[in-house]
Amino acid sequence: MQTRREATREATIREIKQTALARMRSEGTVDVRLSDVARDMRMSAPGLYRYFDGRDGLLTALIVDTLTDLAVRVEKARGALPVTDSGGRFLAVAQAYREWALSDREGFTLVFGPALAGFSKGHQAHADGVAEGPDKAAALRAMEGLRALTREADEAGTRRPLPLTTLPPVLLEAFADEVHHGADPATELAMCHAWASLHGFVTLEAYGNLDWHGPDCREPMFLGLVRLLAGVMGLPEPAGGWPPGTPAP
Amino acid sequence: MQTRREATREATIREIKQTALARMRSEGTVDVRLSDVARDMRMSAPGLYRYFDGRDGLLTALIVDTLTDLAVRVEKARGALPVTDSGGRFLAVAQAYREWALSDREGFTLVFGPALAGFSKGHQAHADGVAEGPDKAAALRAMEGLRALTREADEAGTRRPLPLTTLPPVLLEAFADEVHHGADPATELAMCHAWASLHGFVTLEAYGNLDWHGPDCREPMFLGLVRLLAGVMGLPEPAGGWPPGTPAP
DNA sequence: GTCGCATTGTCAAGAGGCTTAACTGATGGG
DNA sequence: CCCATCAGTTAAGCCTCTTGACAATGCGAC
Repeated sequence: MQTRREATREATIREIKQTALARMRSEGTVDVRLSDVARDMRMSAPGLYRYFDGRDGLLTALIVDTLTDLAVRVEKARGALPVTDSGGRFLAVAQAYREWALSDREGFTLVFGPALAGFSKGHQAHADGVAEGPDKAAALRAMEGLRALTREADEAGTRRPLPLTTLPPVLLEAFADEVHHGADPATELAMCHAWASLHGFVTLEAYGNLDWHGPDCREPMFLGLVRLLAGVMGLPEPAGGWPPGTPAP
Repeated sequence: MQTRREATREATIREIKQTALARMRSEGTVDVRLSDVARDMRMSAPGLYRYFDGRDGLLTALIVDTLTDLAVRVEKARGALPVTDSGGRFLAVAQAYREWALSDREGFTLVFGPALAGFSKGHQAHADGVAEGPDKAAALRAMEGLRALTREADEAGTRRPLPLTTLPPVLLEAFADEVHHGADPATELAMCHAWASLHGFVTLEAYGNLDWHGPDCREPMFLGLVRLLAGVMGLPEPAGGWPPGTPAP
């Protein structure tokens, strides 16, 4: 049983985070001022220090939240389809990732943008779930999702084995270490390519770099990429077929 | 003929930019303090205002420089090979982009990172060559490079026509407008995919998200992606063949 | 019912950054 | 040789984040 104090405290923490996110959204930047957040809550800035370890602490908490949200979305998307439908699962995961990025640009920027620039001065986002910077954590999670996907597909026998391509020795060696449970080198390479491609597309789209085509184009373009990548990874067509309007490779 | 004053002024401007870049490199962050740059030059901070419009002005100048560098590199890479070698040109452009990103992470972050977060408060990097934010300019430039590539390849008759894939009407419409000089819709789509994939790979690599494989892996992995994409775009094998160690798709 | 104490919040103040204003010294062109 | 222009400095203002001292609140125990 949680005491009344703890309850109100948690509510306040939620309110602070919500307020910060709202400000980011309205100002279109992640660079939010602690004093502004405080004023929005009719509070003084030092008061926030009762709840977060300063500005960096607040931002870190937001990053962790966003990352958790991503993990939940991807997990849910993958779990919603049967293991045998590996093509469908890949599509679902890709869509979940894209929708996460588009659903709030600020969260996406928080995770991928500032980790790069160092979001203020100290930048120690080494909190729960954030290993060596938030982007790294997100990256690991995403890649792990792909690994699980192909592994399960292989176990279920629903993946066409990749044609034996000639890999240079350095890759054969690197992909043979203990990290890669059972995936053959060609698959590992294909996953990296798929992952990079999806990430690149979503990044460009999230920051408006695909805007010259109408807004209705981006979804079919994305689907076309997913379909292309599914082929590269040896995944079968989704059980429900590709969504209407998916370009064929 | 430029007067002596102008010469020393330009030298100072160069020195300021160099100093700022050096600090970024040594501190591993783009968030550099104006006062530190000044101190490194044995100068007081306000003195810098004779040369740049404050901190944002300095950062903007650095972004423009970096962007120019990118353009030059890509241009040079493409121009170094004959028009007929469209596969080789694609490889060269892709490698130039990657090398640019890896050659200084700070510049890359400057262009792609802060545009996202708003690099301080005002963030008006709308200077020469920076259209609606540096990332947009970089994006346009990169995409334009791909367009030129396929256009020239088509004119030279060195590109295998893309298999007629079924595109949804919305894409057919969107890719038919005046922006796309002569590229068929399937090609346009393939270029977007290629561009997104390259950008994604380079981004992941530049920020260390491909580090779990040894450092010697990343080049062949990249080459494999380029080769894959060349196939998707209907480009022929480079005249000199793929570099040794390039995985076949 | 009331006391004690943890919690929450405010105010005041310091530190450190950017930026402007006023001022001084140097320099190079005429 | 002169003086207008430029380069650079100091002083000061402003705005943040952050800390510390202090007040008020209210929960829970006695």
